[in-house]
Amino acid sequence: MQKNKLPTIKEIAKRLNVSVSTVSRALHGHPSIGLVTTMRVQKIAEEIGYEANKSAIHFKERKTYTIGVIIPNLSEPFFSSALSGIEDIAEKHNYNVIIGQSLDNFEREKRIVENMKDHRVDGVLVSLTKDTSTYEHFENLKKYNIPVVFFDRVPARKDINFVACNLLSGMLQAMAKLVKAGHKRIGLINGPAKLAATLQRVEIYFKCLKENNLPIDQDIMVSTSLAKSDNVKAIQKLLALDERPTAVIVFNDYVVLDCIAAVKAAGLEVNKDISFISFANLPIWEYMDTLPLASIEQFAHSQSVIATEYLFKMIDEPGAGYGTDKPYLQHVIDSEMIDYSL
Amino acid sequence: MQKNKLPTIKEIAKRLNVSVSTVSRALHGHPSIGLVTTMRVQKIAEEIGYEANKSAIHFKERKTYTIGVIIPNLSEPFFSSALSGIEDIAEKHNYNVIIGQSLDNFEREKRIVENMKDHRVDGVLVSLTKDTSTYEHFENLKKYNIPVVFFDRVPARKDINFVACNLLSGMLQAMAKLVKAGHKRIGLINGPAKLAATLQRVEIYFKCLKENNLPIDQDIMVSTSLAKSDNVKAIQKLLALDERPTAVIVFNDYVVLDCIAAVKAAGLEVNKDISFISFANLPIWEYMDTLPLASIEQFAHSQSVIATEYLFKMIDEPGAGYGTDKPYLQHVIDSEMIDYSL
DNA sequence: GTAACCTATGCAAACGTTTGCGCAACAACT
DNA sequence: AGTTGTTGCGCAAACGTTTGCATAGGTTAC
Repeated sequence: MQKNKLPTIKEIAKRLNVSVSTVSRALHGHPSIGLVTTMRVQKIAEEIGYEANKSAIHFKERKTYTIGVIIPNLSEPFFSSALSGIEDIAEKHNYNVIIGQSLDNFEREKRIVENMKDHRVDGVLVSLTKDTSTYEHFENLKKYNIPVVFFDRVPARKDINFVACNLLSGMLQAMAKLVKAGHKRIGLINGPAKLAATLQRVEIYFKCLKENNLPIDQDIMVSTSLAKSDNVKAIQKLLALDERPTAVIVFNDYVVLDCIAAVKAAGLEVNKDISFISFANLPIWEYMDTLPLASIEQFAHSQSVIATEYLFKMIDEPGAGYGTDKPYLQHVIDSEMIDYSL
Repeated sequence: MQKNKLPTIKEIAKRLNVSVSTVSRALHGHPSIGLVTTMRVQKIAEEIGYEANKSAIHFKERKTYTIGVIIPNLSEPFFSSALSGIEDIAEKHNYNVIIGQSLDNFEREKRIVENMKDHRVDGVLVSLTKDTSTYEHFENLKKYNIPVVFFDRVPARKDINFVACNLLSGMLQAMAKLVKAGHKRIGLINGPAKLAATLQRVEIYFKCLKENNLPIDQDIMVSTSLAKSDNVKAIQKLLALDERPTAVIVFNDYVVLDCIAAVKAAGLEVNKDISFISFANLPIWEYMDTLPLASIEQFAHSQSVIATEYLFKMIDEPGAGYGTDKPYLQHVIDSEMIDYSL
């Protein structure tokens, strides 16, 4: 029971006194093998419980039928949801998924890329670390003909394949809603400067203000490191203003959670004294009694599904998406405001 | 750049006019190879960017340095947290992790096991589907010498390796707290009958009642399918009783969320008219203003870490944990009540 | 001077599978 | 009878690496 070797194609060949090539072909239903032989082979294979050794095939075919996924953190619902989507598509293609959590650590990201290359994955999906600003480790994969598709947290360059989410669309919806409700002073609580997401938010914030003919006012723009205490400080700063904003765009739902608590602590009322719009559309809002006016959904699942489909396109049609003759595979999903006030 | 073959050991051998075996040994620092040769080989290897083809090695060594993880659902924080723990340990052992979501579907679970076997993973970690009641698909892995360790949702049998969580300890703490606070009628909102977790809870519920000399009262025991509407019905049923319970043990935190909403809707006050104790210790409580008295933590991360260490023990010492001469690897972690009222 | 022993290297098999090519045997045409 | 075609199968190479065994040349020991 221990080291009893698994049945191989040779075993079958020996039993039937045919060659291994015949067996191999018979098992694949190759037309050049006679019907009787094919049947006999398949019967024996069944009997002794033969199963092809995938390792051998991977080795020979130089494919592993495995894709690698590199994400910052599995514990964020956004990414676990994305991973779910990836797994769904991979399964349809009979592929396996191996994962690596970068934990938002650039060095780890590099190590994981190395590891995936060692493992000869057939493709890689990546959502970047917040510190990633060089991309040699990914470029390196080209040497091994390992295609890469980025999603959500993507490099700021054009010569790549990616799927990302356009925050502007959702934000425009949100801003329209605020303006319609009469808000004229709309603040911003942004994230740490080094995050790409932070830059994005300030850009669309400005665009939205402009679109609605509202002035830019540095006083009502603050930022947080995303630490709880810092989140509280940020909202307190806004609340302390002589002329405080009546609505605030907030970096994400987690920050809003702290803001809401702080507003209550200050004896003010959310959605009356001050309203919030945020990003993420966390499922927990369903259970909260105090929630932002709306949150902007970035469709983790859809993003990852499309990214995975792109990846398989590149795997299946070598050359696709390498920007040589074929164009890069790029897609931007519109974000959407989810209105909680309905 | 496209199909340029990767450098192999042969390549190096040719360049140096030595045999491949010499190269192989030199690269491993084998003592029987002369110092100069070793150096020359390593230098060339470096130069041409040689990297061992892991697929070839996996094939030859009959190992893939990959473990498989089968869990019901990545989107549950419990499991994504568990997966995090698994990945941590796997990384320490230089192993990869491939995942499979059973989506609580028994047939999918079987398919995933098949797939992992095909992929020749070196071991498997499993948390069962709620419908899993037969285990042939796992037993089958023994033929392939693929060790299996179960965690959290484990089979109800003794001849396995597992890590699980003992709900009783946390529950005793909780019950003690309730009794101390003067509660005498302590109800139960349990899950669907077919879940192992449901049976567990009713057992420990009875034990705890007995321990505290409280009577069993079928009237204050209800159950829910875990659907939102059903959760609400369950709590409403209790609230409607002439002599309603003053405290309720609830299947998990998600159910409590609905219960809290229903209590409020009924014009009653949580923690005054009725108190809750639950399971899961979800992180979101931190942000809620109305929360249960306490929730029982089941330590997903610790469970998975220990389970993974067991798995590596089995991988590294063939025979370990197979219950032959060596004992099964089994561990039970005590759950712990996390007191939110402090 | 020859037996015994290192040292450094090469040979070849093995892991399991796929596949291009070749070659029988037989059938079907001229 | 000779050519051509078809059918069914085997041979052997190839994928990249590791490793037991053999061996050549050199040293030491008696």
